[in-house]
Amino acid sequence: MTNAGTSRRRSIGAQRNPESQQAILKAAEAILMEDGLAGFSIEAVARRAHAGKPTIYRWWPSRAALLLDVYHHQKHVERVPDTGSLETDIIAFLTALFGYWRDGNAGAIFRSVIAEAQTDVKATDALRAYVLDRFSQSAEFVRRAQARGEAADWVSPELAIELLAGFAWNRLLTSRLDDNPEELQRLARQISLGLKG
Amino acid sequence: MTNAGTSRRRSIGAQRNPESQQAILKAAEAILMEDGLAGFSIEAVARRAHAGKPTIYRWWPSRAALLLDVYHHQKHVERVPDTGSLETDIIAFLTALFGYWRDGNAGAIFRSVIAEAQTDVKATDALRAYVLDRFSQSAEFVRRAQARGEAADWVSPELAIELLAGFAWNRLLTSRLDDNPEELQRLARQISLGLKG
Amino acid sequence: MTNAGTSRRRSIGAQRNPESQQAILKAAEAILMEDGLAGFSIEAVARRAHAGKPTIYRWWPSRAALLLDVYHHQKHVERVPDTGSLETDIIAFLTALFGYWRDGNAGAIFRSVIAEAQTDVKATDALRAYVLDRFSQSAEFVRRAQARGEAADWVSPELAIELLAGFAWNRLLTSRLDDNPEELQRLARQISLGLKG
Amino acid sequence: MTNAGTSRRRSIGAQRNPESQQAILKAAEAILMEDGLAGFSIEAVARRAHAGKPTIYRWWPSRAALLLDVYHHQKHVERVPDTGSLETDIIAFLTALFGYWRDGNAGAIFRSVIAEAQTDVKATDALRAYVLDRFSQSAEFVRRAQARGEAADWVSPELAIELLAGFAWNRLLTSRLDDNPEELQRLARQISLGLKG
DNA sequence: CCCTAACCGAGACGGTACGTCGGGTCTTACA
DNA sequence: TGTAAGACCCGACGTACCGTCTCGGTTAGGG
Repeated sequence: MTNAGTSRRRSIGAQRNPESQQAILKAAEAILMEDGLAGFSIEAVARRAHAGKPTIYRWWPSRAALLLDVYHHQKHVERVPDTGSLETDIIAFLTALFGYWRDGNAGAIFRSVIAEAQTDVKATDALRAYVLDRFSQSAEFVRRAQARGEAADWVSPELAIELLAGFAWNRLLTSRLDDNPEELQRLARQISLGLKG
Repeated sequence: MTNAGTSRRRSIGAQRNPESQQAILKAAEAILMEDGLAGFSIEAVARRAHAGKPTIYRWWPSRAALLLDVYHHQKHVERVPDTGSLETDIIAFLTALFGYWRDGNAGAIFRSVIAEAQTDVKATDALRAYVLDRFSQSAEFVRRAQARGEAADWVSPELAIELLAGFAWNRLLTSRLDDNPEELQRLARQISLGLKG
Repeated sequence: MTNAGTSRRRSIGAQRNPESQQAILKAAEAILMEDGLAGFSIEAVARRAHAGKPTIYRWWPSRAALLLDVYHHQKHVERVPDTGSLETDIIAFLTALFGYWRDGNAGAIFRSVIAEAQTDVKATDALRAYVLDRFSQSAEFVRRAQARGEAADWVSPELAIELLAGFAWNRLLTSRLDDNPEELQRLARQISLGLKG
Repeated sequence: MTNAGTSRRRSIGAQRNPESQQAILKAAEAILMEDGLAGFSIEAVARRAHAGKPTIYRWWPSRAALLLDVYHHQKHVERVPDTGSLETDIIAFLTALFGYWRDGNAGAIFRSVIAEAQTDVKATDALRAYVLDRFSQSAEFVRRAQARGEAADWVSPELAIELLAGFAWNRLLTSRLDDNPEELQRLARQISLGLKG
């Protein structure tokens, strides 16, 4: 970034200019933070990044693609807690996820990605692939609980995670991310012990 | 609907014309079914309903409002199963919900409502209010289980429903509504007995 | 023009707004004067007229159509001189035409129309129709000369005018409109007496 | 042209590659023939010629320059008839010019040059210089008529040619090049004998 | 005989304009 | 006052070219 802001970005030959790529992603993220999905247009991103629209379309075929790329460029939270106990792992998992979504831009961006996925089929596919991958990663802590003998053998770790994630998605999508430790605790207890407690 | 399609709808004086209202809702629903949220625009609805755009804006302040109204005009599924057993109630609840979303237009419409709620704050509020109401209604069958002594006193019926609903939302929003009875059964067992089984 | 410049132009119902039409034509003319054909774009006209592009496309199907309309809205010169003598009529005709093109915007606009007609077939057709009409009008003074017995019966008035107009076009299109009275006089003499004089 | 079409053209060192030059001119001409001025863009020429855009810009500073070069590379018609009689010389001159423009690509290309000259000042200058030169060359046959005593001494040969050329331009620019021998004959008679015939 | 300079094709860059679609507002003509 | 209709301004869409720039490779000619 030798001349950032001072001079125009130029072509660096018949190859992608990483400076432009970064500028576009940063601009897209900033717009998403400030104005939300409503203000997110290729036009606006190009304007803010001082990039030409064709430059964006050259590398991202659609709004959804750019959105997903922005999301993937976010710092990711650690989603595999390891507190030694299933119940506290569950609490840690949800607390971390809620915090990640609440504190930074990740929540707003992820909401946008989900919304876009309801319109754009390619975004749906990409989102599905992404979440399935995430689920199987996060399921690790449930598997560990099973290995410890803390969880029953017949439970599906992925299904358990999906339950937690679904709960979190619902809170995210209805703007109810406020942290309520008691509630999370109760939820963790319900899940680990079951309704029949 | 005396002359639907044959002659132009006109004003019926200083009051809302229910024919127009119906025509607009039907057109909106049809567009949502056929083209999804992507093709859903006030312009398109007006065109299809042979209505003027101001007529729509007069009665529905925004795209989100119309969308929600369309969703509310759908036939609703019975969400309070009563099979006599908690576990089968859970299965019945999810099976009914999945079927409702999968078989008719309700799923596509609800996806659109959720997507819209990520852009439009009023839609978010409306959606939140709607789901909280639904949750407390559906929680009835968990309360009944508690009354029967089948569920522990300390569980929160609303939280339990939220878990199930969140799971269902996730499946809906990632286009994974295919019914898998075994999976649902396992899920019901996990929830009722808990991971510690 | 009750509120020109002070407030936005609005729709006046389901009909063409003449204020918009005038604003667009004025803007188009101004751009043509200031920047020539090179700066003449629908985008620029819309910007300057504070009009939407669709408003322009609604009423003028193409750049060429707008250009021709601008030309037609120019004040027209009297092209049928009547000095009583063929030779001085010819001089008057050319002098008036040169002056018309040289002094106002008409020349620049007409050059643009001709240029556009080399690209756009509809503009070619419109231009041809226009010039044929003009030629037959202007031919009147030659016909009068024939009536007076000053011109031979076998001459074609239209062909004579075409000769004069072609000469003028050539001068216009190569930026040689500077008035040279002697030259025009000689030309008039050549045409009226013939090369064999 | 040892390997035209089979292998890529490369640099031949620090000097202009005549193969590239030829390929560009041929491509430009072909585009002008097939799509007219509307399809004529540097981009299209480069694509068709398998040339880099900078190669074109290196040698032709503007679209107009390339256009003029294409025109100059056309075979030129003989414009100095010598039938022994002024009247038939005029007919021969116009017949040859019309045929030249009508039969090959020269007409379309010259129309493009004229159009371009209405936008680009350098093209205007080049065109003016070109036509003045042409006029003085073509004026030769009128001078010969004067020498034979067939034309009056006071007539200006250049002005006479300009009259004929202007007539031809007008026909070219309004797509009216269809040959009409009778009309040309009448025109020749009018010019040689004068309107007062 | 190597080095430098200029050329070559290729294609990315920041931009402008294209012609279209939809947004939300406004007015008319009619009931 | 409500309705169908449709014009208004605005702004975004995705595409085509603009003229510039850099790249990697090539070849000729001077040192």
